[in-house]
Amino acid sequence: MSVAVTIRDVARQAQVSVATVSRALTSPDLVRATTRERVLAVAADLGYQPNLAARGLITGKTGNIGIVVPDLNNPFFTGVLKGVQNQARLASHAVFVADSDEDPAAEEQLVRAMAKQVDGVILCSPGIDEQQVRELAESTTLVLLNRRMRGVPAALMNSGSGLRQVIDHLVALGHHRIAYLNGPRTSWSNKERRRGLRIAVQRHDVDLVDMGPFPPRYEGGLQAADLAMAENVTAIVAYNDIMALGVLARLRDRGVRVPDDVSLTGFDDLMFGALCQPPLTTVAMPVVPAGRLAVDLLLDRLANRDAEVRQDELDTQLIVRATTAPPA
Amino acid sequence: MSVAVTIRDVARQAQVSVATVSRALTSPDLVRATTRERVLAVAADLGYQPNLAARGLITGKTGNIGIVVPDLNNPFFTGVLKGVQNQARLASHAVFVADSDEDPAAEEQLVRAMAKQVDGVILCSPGIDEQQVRELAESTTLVLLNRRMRGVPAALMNSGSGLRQVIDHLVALGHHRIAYLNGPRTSWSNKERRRGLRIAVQRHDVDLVDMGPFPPRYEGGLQAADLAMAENVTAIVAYNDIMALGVLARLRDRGVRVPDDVSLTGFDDLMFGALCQPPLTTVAMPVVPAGRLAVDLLLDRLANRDAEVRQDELDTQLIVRATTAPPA
DNA sequence: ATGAAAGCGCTAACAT
DNA sequence: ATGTTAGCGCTTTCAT
Repeated sequence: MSVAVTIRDVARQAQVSVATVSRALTSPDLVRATTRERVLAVAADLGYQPNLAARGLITGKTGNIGIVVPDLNNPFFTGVLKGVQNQARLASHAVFVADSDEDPAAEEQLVRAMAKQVDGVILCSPGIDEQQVRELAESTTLVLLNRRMRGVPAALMNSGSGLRQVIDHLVALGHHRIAYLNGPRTSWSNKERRRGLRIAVQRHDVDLVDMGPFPPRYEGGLQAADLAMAENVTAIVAYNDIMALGVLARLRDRGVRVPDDVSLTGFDDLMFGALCQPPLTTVAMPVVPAGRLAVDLLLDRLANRDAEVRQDELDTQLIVRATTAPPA
Repeated sequence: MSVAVTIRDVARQAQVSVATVSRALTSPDLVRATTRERVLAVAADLGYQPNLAARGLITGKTGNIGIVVPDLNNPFFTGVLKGVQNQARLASHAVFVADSDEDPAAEEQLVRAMAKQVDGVILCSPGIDEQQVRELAESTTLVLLNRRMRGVPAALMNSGSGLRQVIDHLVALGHHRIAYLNGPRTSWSNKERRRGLRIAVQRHDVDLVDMGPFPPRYEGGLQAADLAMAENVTAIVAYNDIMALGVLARLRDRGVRVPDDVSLTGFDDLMFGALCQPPLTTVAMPVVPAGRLAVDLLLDRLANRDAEVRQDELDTQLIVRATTAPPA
């Protein structure tokens, strides 16, 4: 067990008051160099680690940040978490993580539970409604990730642009009739993608077949594949990679060749999209940078509460692999 | 920002002392029912949330647990994290997470940094040596996951048994000459798998070609594939799924058919093993249950420091899919 | 059954 | 430059 060496042990051993020890550690310029060195030496010798909870009690800062994600099994969110974790470490902050299991009620409760122990919370792709998010923002410093809302700082990825790049790519290849397989209608991500879609479609005058919504999973793709083929499209744009993989599997089973008979794109650039056969054309989401950005936004806000609310958007990028080709 | 309602606000409003409020919340039997209800009502009304840091300062318990993993991008560890997170929530504990980026030095430092803020730490697949782990175990309550060490509680998965099941399966199909593609020589997981391998091999009298080590990644598989084929084996047992996927890709490029020309197995049962073509025969590791188990072990240990050190092992299970068949 | 008071480990005035 | 003191919000004796 921890030997529980406190600031007093250090003070005694170094022959100074606890205040001096505290200062030597947190505001080194306030103590004479020789004293400081002696204190620091003793602290190191004793293996003294300040009790952050006690410190936080008085400073009002915990040095912790929290992150709430819908699902830790989703590589999208663990990518974000990785970025958050990296950047937090650079700023000497520890991170609390909670998984809401896609349950909005849990989401709300988890943020509240964290609030007391952290300086702020990063809320990823929240399923709760705007009103609830605003209430949470009252109880703690909040930064949103992958959702935009007036007045709340947010780390965003421009998925609209990603989808525009997809359509541009398909049109350049010569496609005119394209299916879009919707994800959940209510999700902010799906709305953003459709927005990009609408813009691109207007620009190019292509036939868009707007299908779904489908579950944003492998099974959703299996189901969508046949429906899309019945629409005589030459290209299928799936809501995300996993759905695209389901489409790919179903098409293969039916003997439909990709990309010879039909082109297919995903979204997210999860690792296995590069490893499947044929490798998937998709859009890379900068999830790790987004996690880092969210930490920066949070720390900025903590440092300067009156600054303007930042909502920064990171670029997405089309990754052309082997599931797209000119139509037959 | 948090409205900072403290126990004193509740006390004043409920016309009792802070001590009574404290008791109403933590030892309800010590206060009269009517008083308790009044206090609780006021607390709820004011939206009072006890400051856990302050509570921890006096009780010596934080209500937090920590977990340190080598890589948050690895689905294996996020599965564990998911289990940890679930179980911790059931026990009303929050979880700190840290990612060491496979760096042993960081691993050690992260555990130490966490130690003060948590009741105990779950250390996953540590890369540090036994001596260092023991030192860490001095500074906090430690539970290992995916590594066994005398005297330290551990949540384990029987990967030896998994590999035995793989060999039994291959032998039953009629294979006699089998390659094993080693992961990192120093890793506990690889040692365990080889142990299972040795036992199975002795029992069946098969020719084992022990190859590697290879990087436990896709690239490792690409590299290993040609070497394995040069050994004239009829089956390849990869250290893990990702490596197996690399092997699969390389074999396909060379025109070697799986499983017709050669059988192939992975290990871990990551999602994309089921989605690739052909779907991968592999061994399922109970990562989520292992995470839960680790939390149980930790809480048990916290509750009863003198109890015997538990090292529980969960069963692994062969998942037969389509990359294994009788040899040509 | 309840209250008063001490103190967990620390920082921040306020002294000197 | 350093020490003294008063809390931060809470639990827990010890009284009553």
